[in-house]
Amino acid sequence: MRSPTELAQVFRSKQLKLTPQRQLLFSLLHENASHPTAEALFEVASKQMPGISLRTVYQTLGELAEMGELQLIDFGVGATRFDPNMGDHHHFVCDSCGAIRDVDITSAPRLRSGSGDGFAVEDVNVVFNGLCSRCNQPNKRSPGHQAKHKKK
Amino acid sequence: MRSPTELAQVFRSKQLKLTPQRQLLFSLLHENASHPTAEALFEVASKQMPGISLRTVYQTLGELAEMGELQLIDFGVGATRFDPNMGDHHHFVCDSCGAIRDVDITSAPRLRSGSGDGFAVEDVNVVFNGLCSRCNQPNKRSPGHQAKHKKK
DNA sequence: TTGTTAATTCGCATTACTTGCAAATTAGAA
DNA sequence: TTCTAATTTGCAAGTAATGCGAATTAACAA
Ligand SMILES: [Mn+2]
Ligand SMILES: [Mn+2]
Ligand SMILES: [Zn+2]
Ligand SMILES: [Zn+2]
Repeated sequence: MRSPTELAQVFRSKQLKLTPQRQLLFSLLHENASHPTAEALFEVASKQMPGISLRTVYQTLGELAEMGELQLIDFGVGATRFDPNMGDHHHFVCDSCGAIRDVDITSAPRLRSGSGDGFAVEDVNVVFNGLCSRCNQPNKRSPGHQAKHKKK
Repeated sequence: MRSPTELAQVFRSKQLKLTPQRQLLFSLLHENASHPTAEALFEVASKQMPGISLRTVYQTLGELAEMGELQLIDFGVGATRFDPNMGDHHHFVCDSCGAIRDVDITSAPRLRSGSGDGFAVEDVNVVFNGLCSRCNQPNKRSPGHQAKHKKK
């Protein structure tokens, strides 16, 4: 995802308004490697801007995704994750604590189009499931040090 | 997934009842490569057994998955798919018509555990998105020859 | 500044999918 | 045939996300 300043340019150039809500979300997403859910972003945003609507968070995230500024990732459990890292990478998901880490494409075999089966492959998504280093310690396994679902 | 007959053995040996509903679902799932949703199975099952409950379909599918007889696959769009093919394979999803095809692991680079990053990788899921051979024909593209969502 | 207006936000209803629960039913054993 | 624990069923409820209309507001012009 581009920087908040660059995004501001883009938005202006498309007669999209630079609302405080959008600016806040730009800054919260910038360089954010936590792969947050909409809800998670909403929680954080609400602290800086009480009254911001969850609907607006969804709205803005959807717009940014449509603009190619961030990707939506569905790991099949819980809510969709949002990732401002548009580089070619995959993901590791800890099944115990829910932590998500980037897996650089260079550390994984490169999967490309042309299966030769008539498919036109346009996207490849690789998800590694397992236990993160923290949860893999047999003794002090901590299945709750990251929230997997909504608590409330 | 094992054959209906073998499953019958397993169920008996665990004091699980061999109900007509279960037997029907066993047969509908056996050798089924369509990666159906619970709803889709329910539709088909209802023809042979009017009155069968969608709840029972979900219930039985969940049991079989827990027993390791089939896998649940969530492609991030629409409902969960069920796959009796427990072999090591991945999936191709047509973004136009929703068709799902198996991708044999031998035709894709083998991804294995031991990322060296402290992760204990226990499962790898690769999803190829794109256009199937049918939808890839520029002229007669048919975005609806397979149901992607519930119609009704 | 003030006014104008199209874009945006907000809140609520609604949808899609799935699970919880309890009453009614039934497979399998005795 | 009788008994009972397992199962099925229908419905309520939950989660995640979206549709929609009324209220608000950023951006631009006067
Ligand atoms: Mn990422
Ligand atoms: Mn498959
Ligand atoms: Zn972990
Ligand atoms: Zn297709």
